[in-house]
This record gives sequence, C-alpha cells and structure tokens, in this order.
Amino acid sequence: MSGRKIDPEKRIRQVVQAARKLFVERGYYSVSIPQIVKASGVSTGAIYNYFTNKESLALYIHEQALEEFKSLYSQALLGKQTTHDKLKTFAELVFDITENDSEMMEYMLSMQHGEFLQSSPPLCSTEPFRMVQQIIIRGMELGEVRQGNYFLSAVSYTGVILRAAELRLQGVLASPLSESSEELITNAWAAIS
Amino acid sequence: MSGRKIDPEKRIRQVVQAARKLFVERGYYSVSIPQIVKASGVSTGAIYNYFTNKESLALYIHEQALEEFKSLYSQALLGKQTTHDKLKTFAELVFDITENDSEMMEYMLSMQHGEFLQSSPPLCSTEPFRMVQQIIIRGMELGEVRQGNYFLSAVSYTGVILRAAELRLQGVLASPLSESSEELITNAWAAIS
DNA sequence: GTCTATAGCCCGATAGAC
DNA sequence: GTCTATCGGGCTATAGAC
Repeated sequence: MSGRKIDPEKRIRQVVQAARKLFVERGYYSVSIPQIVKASGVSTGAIYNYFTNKESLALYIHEQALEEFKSLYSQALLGKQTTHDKLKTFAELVFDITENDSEMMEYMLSMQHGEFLQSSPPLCSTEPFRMVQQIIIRGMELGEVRQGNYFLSAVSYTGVILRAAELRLQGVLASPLSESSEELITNAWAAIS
Repeated sequence: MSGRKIDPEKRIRQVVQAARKLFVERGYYSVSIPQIVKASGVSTGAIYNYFTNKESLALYIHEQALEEFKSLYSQALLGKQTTHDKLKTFAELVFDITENDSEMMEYMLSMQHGEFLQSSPPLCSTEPFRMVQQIIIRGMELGEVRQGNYFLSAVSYTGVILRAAELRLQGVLASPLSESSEELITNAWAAIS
C-alpha cells in the first residue's frame, strides 16, 4: 500500500533493537543519542520524530519487553495442567530466553532492580511475577503446594530460577542452563512443595 | 597527633557515604561530582585530591562494601556448627542488613548485576557467594545437604534469600523481613536438603 | 592540602533546508 | 518525513590562589 521508499516500522525496530542492546551493555545513562544513531543507522532527526525524547524511547523498550514475555508465557502455558508443570514452564521459558535471547533476559533483569527509568510505573517487572503468584495460590488450594504465605512461596520459586539466569548471564555459570534445568527446577519445586 | 583542623579520614568517609547513597538512589552515571560536593560538604578539589577520578571513587566504595560484608559474615559465623545454621546465618545477615542498612544492601545487589563499574574486577560480588558454596560443599560431604551440583545448590539457596531482599528493597514486600525470615529460611533449606 | 573558578568536551534536543 | 548543523547547558577534571 504505502510507497516502499522507507518503512517507518522497520526503522523503529532498528532503533529499538540497537538502543536496547546498548542500554543493556552500558547502562541507560552512558548511552548517548549519537551512539544510537551510529548503531541503528537512523538519523537523530528521525529518532526524535518517532520518540519525543530519550526517556520515552526507553519506556517504549521497557513496555515492549514486558509484553513479549507475557505473551510467550501465556502461549507456553497452554495445555499445562498441574501447578508443578505450570511453574516448570515458567522456569524453562526463563532459561530458554536466557540462552537464546540473552539481551532480552538481561533487559528483563535490569528492569527488575530499578536502575533506570525512575519515572516508569514502579515495578512493571513484577507482572510475570504476579502470574506466578496466581498459580501458586491456586496450587495451595489444590494441595499441590505446601501451605504458607503465597507471596513468599512465589519469591522462593522465582528466586531460584531468576538467580540462576542472572549468574548465567554474568558468566559465573559456565554451562548452558538447559544442562542444569532439571536440577534447578527440582530445587525450586522442593522449596515450596 | 596531627593538627585537628580537619580530619582527612573523616572527610573521606563523608564523601563515600554521600556518594554511595547517591549512586544507589540515582545510578552511577546520573550522579555528578557537583552533586557529591553538595551532599558531602566536601569541595571538588578535595575530592579529586583523595580520588583520582569518579570511577576510582566508585571502585573504593565497591571494595569497601564487599569487605564489610565479608567481615560481618565471618563474625556472625563464629560458633555455628551445622550446615543449616551456617546458611541460616547468611540469610539472617542479609535480612538484617536489608532492614537496618538498606543502602548497603541495595549497593550489594546493584554490584551483583554489573550495571556500573564495567572496569572493576568481574563479579567481586560473588565472594560472599563463594563462602556459601564452600559451606554447601562441606555440607554435602557431611550428608546434611542433598547430593547434587554444589554450584546449583548455592544458587538455589542464595536465590531465595537474595530475591526476597531485592523485593523488600523495592517495596514489593511490605512487611519487615524479620517477620518472614523463618519461612524463607525454611524454603531455601528445603530447596537443597 | 584545600579552595574557587573555569577550560574543554560532549550531551540532548531543535531549527531549518530539502 | 528526514536530514545535517548547531545551541545552550552541564559535565569531568584541572589550574592557580591561598
């Protein structure tokens, strides 16, 4: 339909990809617009045409990453019945993203501890965490999860999984998470069952 | 001994305290030297006399925090015999610092995921983690900890504890960790025993 | 040793041609 | 819509008086 000279959506994706990579690597404040211009191949003027300023670009990236995770998790949950399997699905998704889209996982983890974007809605990052909470509440009702404070159980399960992902991204864990997946999931489940 | 006009050590402490607080609150890159000057009451010239540049100041804070944690943990470990008690001591120290010196704990957690200080020795933050690893290795030998990959067991135990501290600092966990301490320690221990 | 003042640089954001 | 050139501002680090 539109003239095929240049595709705005494609260029927005270029900017977002380049910016997210740079933000993850060096941190929000140490990344300059000129660097994003160079890395994305999109000019300053165009960037400021798409986004009102640097912060709004970061906010866009933030929301997009969150939405993508939610969508992937919802998809992966289809057909899973037991509490154990639903939580295992969470763990495996986290491990899969960590190995195959590490940039995205690093971004998810950076978002969690609020280093940048102080003006963004506080703790967006907890939305996946909320999903896990709901699963655990239901699991307690069903007697599949040990009785207790559901919040603390969610903290415990996700703590095991997310810390493994974190250490893997930092290079402390040398081998792929797929090799450790089974044992980590066993540990996380043992913490709450 | 020295003339008591001004005490350099005291002023260094002022700078370090003010800078650490600002770094934690706003992030390394968004804190300027003039802001540290204002917050600490120490002039630019004096700061650059004590530290060669902004990065070396951050490095000093980094090392000092690590040393303090190690020292506190070693102290608290005295007299603890079982693996369970040694790990519980770790957890309680983390919870105690989180509640009573939250700035310090926030700093410890920021250090962990390498947001700033890219030129610092990679993952200094893992030294407390190494101590936990050693305890777990010994615990497996003694049969107090379930057999398995000691590294993954350390990840699992500390994951539960540190994620709880993180969420508490973010305000997601509303009540003091002392109230949840027992249940969290139970969960963390269940993950590996 | 410590201060103030400022040099020199690079940033985010914009103006104006196309 | 998109570009390049540039402005005003704030930064790190230093120079030079005391």
